[in-house]
Amino acid sequence: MGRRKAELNYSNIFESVEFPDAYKVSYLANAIVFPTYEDVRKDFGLVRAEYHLLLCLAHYSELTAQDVARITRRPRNSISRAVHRMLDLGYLKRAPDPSDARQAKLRITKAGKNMHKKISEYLVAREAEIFSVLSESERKHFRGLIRKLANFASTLKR
Amino acid sequence: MGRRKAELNYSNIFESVEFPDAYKVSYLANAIVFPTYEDVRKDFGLVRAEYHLLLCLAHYSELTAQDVARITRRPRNSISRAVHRMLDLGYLKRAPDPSDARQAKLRITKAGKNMHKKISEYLVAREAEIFSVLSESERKHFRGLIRKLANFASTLKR
DNA sequence: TTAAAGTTGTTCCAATTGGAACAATAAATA
DNA sequence: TATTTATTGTTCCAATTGGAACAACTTTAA
Repeated sequence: MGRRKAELNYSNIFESVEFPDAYKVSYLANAIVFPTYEDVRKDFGLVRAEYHLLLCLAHYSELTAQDVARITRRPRNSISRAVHRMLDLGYLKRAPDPSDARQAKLRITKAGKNMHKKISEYLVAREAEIFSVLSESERKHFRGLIRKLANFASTLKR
Repeated sequence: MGRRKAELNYSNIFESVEFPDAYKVSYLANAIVFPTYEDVRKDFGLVRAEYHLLLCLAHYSELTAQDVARITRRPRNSISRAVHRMLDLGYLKRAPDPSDARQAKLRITKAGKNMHKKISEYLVAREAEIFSVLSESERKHFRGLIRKLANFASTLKR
């Protein structure tokens, strides 16, 4: 019988780490959130800030770049870069704001909406997969709790 | 009376996004997890992979670089780089594994333990701050749910 | 009215990052 | 045994990233 090298199962430190809840949130981010951004980049050709633009402008009809930076908590220069690329790709339109020459109003185009729809479908499916491990009632509870946490996080200064 | 420009409150898309739970996990990661890594870098001079090494080796007395990559789901080359820097800083020791010449066993040093202690104290405080928005009972619930999710995530192929 | 302070979008730059490929070694298979 | 396949740690490289500084403009304060 083939002798196999003793294999210790170092799988995680979920239960021993000093800040188990925060660690698991971080772990989920590393295990799921980031790979998902990577999937979007590979499959749809958009980096995070570019996708965030679509997402925000699919839900608010008109925003400035700064608005998007605030909503998503991303740095302004990343959004700025993304705006140019999205304009080139035809996913966004931009019009100067007559009442404030510093800023410009962004809108999503038809092509942008289509792209957003495709990406959203992928992300909705991914969400369903991840949360399938929770029962209906657990998921409902989780929804309330994560909402509280996210709302609190959104009040933190940047 | 000073007339102020109408200010729309575009604060977030928590309730309108198509995948609200996943979005909020992602948002928490952006709002809290990543800034925290950034704080650790600024205050303690260690980047993410370097800190992950300390964290893992504070909880397992001996690991290979590959073990750490698996536990944290980080790419091997990032860990490899981090190992060298941590050896230079005197936070880790490394010894070849006699039974497998490909790999080396890593251990944390006394200095590494001290550094880990300092960083952990900071992160424990940060966790307390973030979760202070939940009641004791809510937090207990959240702990169970995030544990399920993290355990599930740890089974996903990489 | 003028000066100071703040805001927006942008460019530049340095640092971090992870994929790909590689050499050395070990394990599995024929 | 000999050959193929897998694993470990590493280097190289190209891309993404965000901080800092800046010009243009607006708002606030003097």
